[in-house]
Amino acid sequence: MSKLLENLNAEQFAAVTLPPQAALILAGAGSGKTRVLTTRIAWLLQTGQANPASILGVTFTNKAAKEMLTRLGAMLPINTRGMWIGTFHGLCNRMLRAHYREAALPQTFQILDTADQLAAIKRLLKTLNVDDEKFPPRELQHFINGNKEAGHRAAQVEAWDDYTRQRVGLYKEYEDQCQKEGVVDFAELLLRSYELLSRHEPIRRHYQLRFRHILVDEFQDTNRLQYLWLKLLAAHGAETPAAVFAVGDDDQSIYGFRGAEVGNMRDFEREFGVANVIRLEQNYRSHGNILDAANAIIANNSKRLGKNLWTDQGSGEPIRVYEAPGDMDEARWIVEEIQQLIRDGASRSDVALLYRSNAQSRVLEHQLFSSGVAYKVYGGLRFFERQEIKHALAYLRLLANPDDDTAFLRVVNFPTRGIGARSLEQLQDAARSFNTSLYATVPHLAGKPGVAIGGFLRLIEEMRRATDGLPLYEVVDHILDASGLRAHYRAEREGQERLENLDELVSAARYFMNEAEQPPAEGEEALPGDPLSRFLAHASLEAGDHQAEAGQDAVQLMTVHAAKGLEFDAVFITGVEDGLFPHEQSMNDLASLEEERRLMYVAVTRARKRLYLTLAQSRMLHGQTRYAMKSRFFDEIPEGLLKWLTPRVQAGFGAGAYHTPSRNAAWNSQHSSPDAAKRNPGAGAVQKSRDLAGLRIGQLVRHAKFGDGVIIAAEGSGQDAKLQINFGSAGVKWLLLSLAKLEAV
DNA sequence: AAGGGGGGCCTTTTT
DNA sequence: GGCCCCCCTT
Repeated sequence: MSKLLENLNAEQFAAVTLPPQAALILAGAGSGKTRVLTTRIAWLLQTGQANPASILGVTFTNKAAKEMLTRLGAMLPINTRGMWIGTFHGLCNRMLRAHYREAALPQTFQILDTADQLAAIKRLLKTLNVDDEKFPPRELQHFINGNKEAGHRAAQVEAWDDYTRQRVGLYKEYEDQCQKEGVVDFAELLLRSYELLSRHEPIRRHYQLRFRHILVDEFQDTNRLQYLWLKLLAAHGAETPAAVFAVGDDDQSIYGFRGAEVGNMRDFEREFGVANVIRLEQNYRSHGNILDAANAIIANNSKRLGKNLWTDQGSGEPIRVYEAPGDMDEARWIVEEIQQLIRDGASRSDVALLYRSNAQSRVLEHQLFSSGVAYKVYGGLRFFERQEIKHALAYLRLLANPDDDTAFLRVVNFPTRGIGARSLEQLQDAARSFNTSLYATVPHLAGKPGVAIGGFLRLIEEMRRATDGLPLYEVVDHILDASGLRAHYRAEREGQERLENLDELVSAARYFMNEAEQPPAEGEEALPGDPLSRFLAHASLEAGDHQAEAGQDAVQLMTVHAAKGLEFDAVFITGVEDGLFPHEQSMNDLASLEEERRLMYVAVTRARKRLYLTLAQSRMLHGQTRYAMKSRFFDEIPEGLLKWLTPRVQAGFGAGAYHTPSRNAAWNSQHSSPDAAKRNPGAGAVQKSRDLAGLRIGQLVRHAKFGDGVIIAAEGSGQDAKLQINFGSAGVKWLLLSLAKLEAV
């Protein structure tokens, strides 16, 4: 056991060995959070304070859950299967499958992912003849999910105005539709599980008695409902509550926009009477200058629980800043710099390009591509979200649950079998009057439309008969042919990749049965549900990696959000401009600006050795060139930590103070770059234009009243010239050059 | 039923 | 600028 605790620092040690009471671990970036969490579990088990079955480990992502299991497996020669470790949604799914009757769900209930949910809402609006201009489906989806995540059923939503009352009505209709079809969306998994526990005392007691240790990762990301769920499971307020060990970092809370409540951390501390708040502040990832910058930035936020990262690794290099005239120049410079890093011995996968919004990746990709630098973009469609996969899954869903109208409509005419919109409309009308699912309505349908659709029904029934008793992967393989999906994509010119993905789905099913789901060992509870339903749940809950081809040596491109939890030797944070980062839609109220600041904090703390902040004076955005000033976050970093690689005037001084534009020391600091001088692009001298008394578009100017701004457009020339200037918070103004006393900065 | 054209929109995203 | 969605045409 001593071996387990070896090499923990004092705070980590204290956290791991806390008595079994409510505890809050404030784990800074790179402070060994996952290690503490897993070591805690291992320690509880090894000291006999807990047995595997009494442990509940909750994470947000499947990746985190898997990592926890893997690390535990490496620490202890124990069977991890007795523990419940998984995501909130995965655990709720498991619970609902085990108690589907009490939860009032069919045994084979299906899970709607976000896209399925949106489709279901659109369909609902259509059947109810509701104007989707007045109730945009996406907005309604947001409304429904927001309410569910706050723990409110339609009946509990307070509606003060007519519009809200109408939306609540639609929420109710949506609930009914899902119930009728036997499907649940993501938020429903949580809410239904919460209601199951609160309404069925024996079930609640069972789990409360069982899970004596509840460990929660990324606690700052929990929403209200998740917090209530934990509180219920932990038997909060009872004589013998479970020990909740919550790990999180309020400074890294970047999912407020989707319902995360940082306030849960404070509530937890107060409501659970947390006696032990432990701060993990020693950072094992980044050099000192990087941490100093991160600390300085986040210090501007209010209502923090308080934390200051430190390292014993030394201060390292300054933070390099490059300001380019345009986004293309920014990308070009970054790629040249990356090539230099690679020449100096860095490997491509040690380098990350981070951006605030996905749209920024295009220019970077273009530049990387034309320079022949291998790169990999994170984001975009995942395996189980691909069109052909969703089609195949829809057939499987119909096998498992014929009442799933979403699945029915998805494939009733795909591949096309002559079932048009009109016959479907008739079917939907009939289904509404019979109050049955589409599938169940077909036999009631007399006459013409019934003929073609009847053929579809027979196809599904034939599939069901032919696959009865087959192992899962053969079921999948069979429906791919029987449905005509394979034939369809074979005939499509660009269908090759889709065919391969369909084959991959068969492999995924085989893998799922063999590896992911080993049969329970002796004495272990079996996972509830039939294999097909379990596989379909798996497909919804774990849509797969964002991009395969891992391991390849490529520069990593992703949003700052996607970078959370990752680390790289060299990090470029790009587009560090006001309006982009902080994003313009989040600059104007304190709460969202603070979330932007936390996002910057996350971005900065991804870097181990070297950090670059780059920006462009102008960039193509929404189809037009836009001009911006450097991000306000620059002002929050001590000047001494920054090294401007482009000429820059110190604010408040008229002249000079240019920083060296030369190349910096080489990656491993053995030698400096030989072509340094010739690659200095001399930013700022690029856009020569009409005579504007020495001013040019894109230039930074100072106005006595409005402060600093950027010239974004001009009309006329000479002393008649009118200039449009973006003064940031002071607004965008048209000024007459002859009147406005402008000073070039 | 499929493809083209036009209009509106535009952070961040896991489950 | 580009994507998605809708509608219109064929």
